[in-house]
Amino acid sequence: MAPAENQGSETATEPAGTKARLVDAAIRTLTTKGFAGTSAREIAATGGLNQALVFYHYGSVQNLLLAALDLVSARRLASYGPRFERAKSVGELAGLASEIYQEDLENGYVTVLAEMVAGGVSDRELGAAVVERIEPWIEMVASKLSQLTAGTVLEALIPARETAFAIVALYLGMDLLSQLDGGHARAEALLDVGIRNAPLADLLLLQREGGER
Amino acid sequence: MAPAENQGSETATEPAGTKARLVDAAIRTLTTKGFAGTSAREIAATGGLNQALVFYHYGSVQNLLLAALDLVSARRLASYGPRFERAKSVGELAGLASEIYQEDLENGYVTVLAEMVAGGVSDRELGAAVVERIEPWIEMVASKLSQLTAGTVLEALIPARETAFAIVALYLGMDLLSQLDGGHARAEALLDVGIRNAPLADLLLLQREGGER
DNA sequence: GTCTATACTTGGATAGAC
DNA sequence: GTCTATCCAAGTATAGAC
Repeated sequence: MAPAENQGSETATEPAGTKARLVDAAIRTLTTKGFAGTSAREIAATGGLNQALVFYHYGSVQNLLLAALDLVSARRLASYGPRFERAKSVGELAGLASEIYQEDLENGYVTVLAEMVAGGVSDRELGAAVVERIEPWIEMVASKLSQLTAGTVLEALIPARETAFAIVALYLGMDLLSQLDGGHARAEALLDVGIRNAPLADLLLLQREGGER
Repeated sequence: MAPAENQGSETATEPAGTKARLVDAAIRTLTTKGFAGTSAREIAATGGLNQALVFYHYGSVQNLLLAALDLVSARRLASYGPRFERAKSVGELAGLASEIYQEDLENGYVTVLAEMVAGGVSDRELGAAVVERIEPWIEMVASKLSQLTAGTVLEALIPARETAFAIVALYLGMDLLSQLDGGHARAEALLDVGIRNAPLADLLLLQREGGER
């Protein structure tokens, strides 16, 4: 039925292998044709491959799509993770968010996520799988938040878990709306507001609460 | 081809008329089966109607779906608009947002919007139509924001247009994520944080800028 | 592993009787 | 205005040759 997972070692290097070409084609199709337009036939056409290969290698279209989402997540994490971990202020984070948004736009990263969320909303089964893949991002933001606010006056004001959820929701909603109207000007304007106001937040973070040290 | 718009007067009263029953069935199908599961046949089954009626009355499924979104928007506006207009503080608005969210959950209002956004993301044509219907809500929030911040220190900090976009994006993203994982606990927790922090925002709004009056 | 061919299903949409 | 019947397109998925 399914092939033995992976014959060679697909290491970190991008190219090669039909399996890899399929995910790649899936990502490109998702960004150009949208979730509804991403059928096995369409993916195959995008990658110059045969439609039947989708089922041979992944069993179903949904599976391939999830594999595509996983790859995108991995790439994003590899590319942004370290920078994100290093960031020590809201200012840095706001700048990073803006950079990430630009990069995401160019690579179609968020587009893939947005399309999968869209697909997941209209299909319970897929939705559950998608949410599992978003969870880690919320965790990541939450831990950065509690690290930043620890011991400051903002600690009680902006609880890490809830705020992290809000930030991810905002990022996603922003991207979805941008995709709907085709333009990203509004999202960019919003990110600029964030950058302008970040120093203020950093000022608040300097206000340590009485006690400790 | 299409019937002469509307034979009787469908006033504000909910019931009756095949056309009305179709939109109603469409809304219910959207909330129970998701966008992908909302086909002409499925809608017809939900409403105990004949599938062909969808095309006779609305020309296409997409059209019916947009009519459903319009009805939901109108209902939301009628029900929340006045309360929203009256609100004079962030505290009131936060409370209202929370109430609205609850009401939306019970009536499936946001669900319809979320499903349509999901559908719109994966289909450019539909997307444009959906965005048109979201625009007024952004406007509404923006005008309330500038009314609230006028003359205060927050006026420059939180520009109305960008912030309104952010708020709508957040609300949408929050709902989409909630729908993905089936639970709404996180969204509710977030709304509570908003309510707890609103008084602080209202305090800031009391800080008037020098000059005027 | 990859191709062609094809079975099967679902959904949009229309024709034409009532 | 509503129903039955039906056409057609597109999609998933599989069988079987290469």
